[in-house]
Amino acid sequence: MWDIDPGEAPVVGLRDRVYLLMGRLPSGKVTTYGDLAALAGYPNAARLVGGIAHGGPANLPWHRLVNAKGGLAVGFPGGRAAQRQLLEQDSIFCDERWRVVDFEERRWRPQL
DNA sequence: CGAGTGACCGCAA
DNA sequence: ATTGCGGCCACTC
Repeated sequence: MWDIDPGEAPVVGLRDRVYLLMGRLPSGKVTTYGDLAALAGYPNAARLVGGIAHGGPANLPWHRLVNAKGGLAVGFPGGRAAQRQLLEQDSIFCDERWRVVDFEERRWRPQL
């Protein structure tokens, strides 16, 4: 399916890859902007993922995207509270500091 | 075609 | 531990 060869020049936009990755993100798991960017082949394009998410299709679980510290996105529409609510629907909870509980364990590891 | 912007990241005080 | 600043690639005006 998604033959992404690291080292090979990007054939499609980072955007398409992020969409594919998000589509394979299982419920109950979370991932970071940096990881998605790195998986797409751009370790420093974490910021792009944010912009892509903002204009991306709503059918994808963008609320499962968190920053590298495991915290909720500040610029999320409706604020972190809204994202927290959505995460709870996926059996994902966060503490008072807006950090995902057991973040490292819930972190989605795309290896396949 | 050039410049600005963005749901971030990592490092330096 | 927290705060501040530059940089990254893609998209829009």
